[in-house]
Amino acid sequence: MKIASFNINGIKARGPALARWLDEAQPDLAVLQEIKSTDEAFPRDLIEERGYNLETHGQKGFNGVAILSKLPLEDVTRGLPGDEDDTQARWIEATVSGPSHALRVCGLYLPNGNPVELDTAGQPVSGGKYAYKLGWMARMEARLRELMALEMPLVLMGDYNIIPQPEDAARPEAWREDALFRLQSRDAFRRLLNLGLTDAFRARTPGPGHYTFWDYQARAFERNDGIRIDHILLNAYAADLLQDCRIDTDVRAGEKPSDHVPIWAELAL
DNA sequence: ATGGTAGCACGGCTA
Repeated sequence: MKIASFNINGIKARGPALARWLDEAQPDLAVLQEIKSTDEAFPRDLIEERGYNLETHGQKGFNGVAILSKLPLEDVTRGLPGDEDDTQARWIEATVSGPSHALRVCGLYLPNGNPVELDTAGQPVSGGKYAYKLGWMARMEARLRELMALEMPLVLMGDYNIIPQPEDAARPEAWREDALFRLQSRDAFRRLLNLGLTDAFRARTPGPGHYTFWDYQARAFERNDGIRIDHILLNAYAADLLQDCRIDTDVRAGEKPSDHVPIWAELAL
């Protein structure tokens, strides 16, 4: 079963590029981020006419996530638990039942967190974007602890807005104080991994130069000035089924591309 | 230090 994650940066602008990728890559299941659309305005036909079931969790103008799957999507939930006042659409879950295993899937769009605002003691300013990012990650950790108790294959994939290691950026020094790379962010990401998750891409491909995002500006893609921030994380049940994991870098060279490219994994289920 | 690009939606925020 081929599963994938793709930050499309706006479904209204990305229809042709998304259709091209679906037809070429033929994922069995995919999570999308930054659909930047309400559920009502989402062009469902584009997905459904290709044989996918579709569940969206949208929001007007910003954010928004979705899951599409050839298999039925069961037990769908929307929103990250832990804050009733959080109106940002960044989390969706569903279960698919493969021939030999069921798989719980979380699609996520983790907050960017910039600009980083710190008080005189160096703590994130309450109400600021960086505090929101760290608070969201703490809520994700709490939800992950619940999901780990299910004792079934689990995948959490999406745009994490986290550069895990220096080798995951072409110019790590340029990101040192950025919300995507500063130590507090990477510590929070490592706390997720330390609950027992495997970074599917790094399980198969070591070394620098592998990125999932390149800025639209300054010919960043042509210079391979990128960062690896879209991740597929697996619990041990799912990691034991991992057969392959790759980044579809070529998608960035297509017509009217997203600033992210898809990442996918093949699982034996 | 600034400006460079893109999406949504049509002004300004987000990235």
